[in-house]
Amino acid sequence: MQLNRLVAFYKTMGDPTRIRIVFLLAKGPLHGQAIAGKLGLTPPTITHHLNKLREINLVYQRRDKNTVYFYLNESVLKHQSGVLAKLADKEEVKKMEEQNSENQKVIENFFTRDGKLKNIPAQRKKKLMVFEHLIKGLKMGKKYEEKELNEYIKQYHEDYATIRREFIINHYMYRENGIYELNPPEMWAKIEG
Amino acid sequence: MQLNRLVAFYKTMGDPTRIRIVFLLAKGPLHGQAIAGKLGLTPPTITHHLNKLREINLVYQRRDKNTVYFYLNESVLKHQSGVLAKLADKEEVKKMEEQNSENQKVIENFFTRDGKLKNIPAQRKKKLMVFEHLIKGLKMGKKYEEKELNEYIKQYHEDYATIRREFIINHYMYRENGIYELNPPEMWAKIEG
DNA sequence: ACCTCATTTCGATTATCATCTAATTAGATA
DNA sequence: TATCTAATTAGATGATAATCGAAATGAGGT
Repeated sequence: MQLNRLVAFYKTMGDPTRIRIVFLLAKGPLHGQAIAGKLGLTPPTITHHLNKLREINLVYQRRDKNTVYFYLNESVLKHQSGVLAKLADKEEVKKMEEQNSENQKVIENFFTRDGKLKNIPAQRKKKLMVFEHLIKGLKMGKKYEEKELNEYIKQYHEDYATIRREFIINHYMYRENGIYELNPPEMWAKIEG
Repeated sequence: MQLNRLVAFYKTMGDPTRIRIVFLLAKGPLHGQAIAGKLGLTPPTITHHLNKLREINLVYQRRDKNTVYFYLNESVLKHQSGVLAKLADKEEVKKMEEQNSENQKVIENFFTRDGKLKNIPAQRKKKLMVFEHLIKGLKMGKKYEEKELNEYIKQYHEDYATIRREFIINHYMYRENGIYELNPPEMWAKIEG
């Protein structure tokens, strides 16, 4: 669970204009000037807020001729609201704690003291924990050349090709024209409790 | 649905320190210095954040000798997270829209053009809509003398005693030593769709 | 009454950010 | 190519807010 992303989500939603935009888009897509009109604000201001909303993956856009339509990404909305809601439930909190300590044990087992990966776990659950640990050093939104990504992985383990492939298979990253980028956490392979 | 409260909730949670405090309190109550210690911050900073969290009703406190223990208010957490989550669901959005327009019609029917309440609706659902409209002019967190509250209600309807009593019955407000104060919306009588 | 400890208030500092106007980009159409 | 429209960028301004050290408060215990 990435604290930064959660904070970014809440910080972004903590603005009346952006909340109103989200409410508007919940009813269906709109283009920029329509939003500006309904909210009584200027287009630059709307662009500014849509950028913020895009940063947290909450809106995406599609172009039709000259006008750009903005869409709400419902799955992100549901997922991020859910994280805090779970804290209201003692059972869920206990689960999260257990998962955290279990996680930590696995990491300690599979990494040497100076941070190298000893070997790739065979068990799926542990393997995913290891991958989630590895990608913590990658930046969201940054585009990586294949070579650059290989170098990054190599600092943990020599078999960078296998690990790089696993990143794709398990949807931690996606590739486009030989360029790699992190997916948002909602898309990652899930470690079921 | 109060936009301001929702924004205040998200704005308050959009800070790493406060999120971390909420995560800590989710595991159980803590006193101030314990929080400061765990987060590596000074007591004044913790006080500052706890004030913010109290403003949105997310924490409350209890004193034991010299030390103050802070508790998480789980129901508020669950409720506020839920509002945005509903926007991810087309069905829910439709419900909200219908409710809004229905609401507006009732208000138009029971109020004169210059804002007076014609009469108190007999039907429970409509009655609650009217009450929710009336309390919009009251400030959250403000303490009202009974006389002051009567005066406020009188600007809408002469039978202030009945309405004031209804405010209490339906948990829009509570009374303590003759002083009245608004409850948080989570406690209000619900208008079931 | 005095002393101690936890918390809160005050004031200052620094950083972030919402909004606007003016200027620029980018597509589409004529 | 010239022109229209929608969107974005740049720069400025004003407001809000996170954090800290120092001082003040307040409740117990000696």
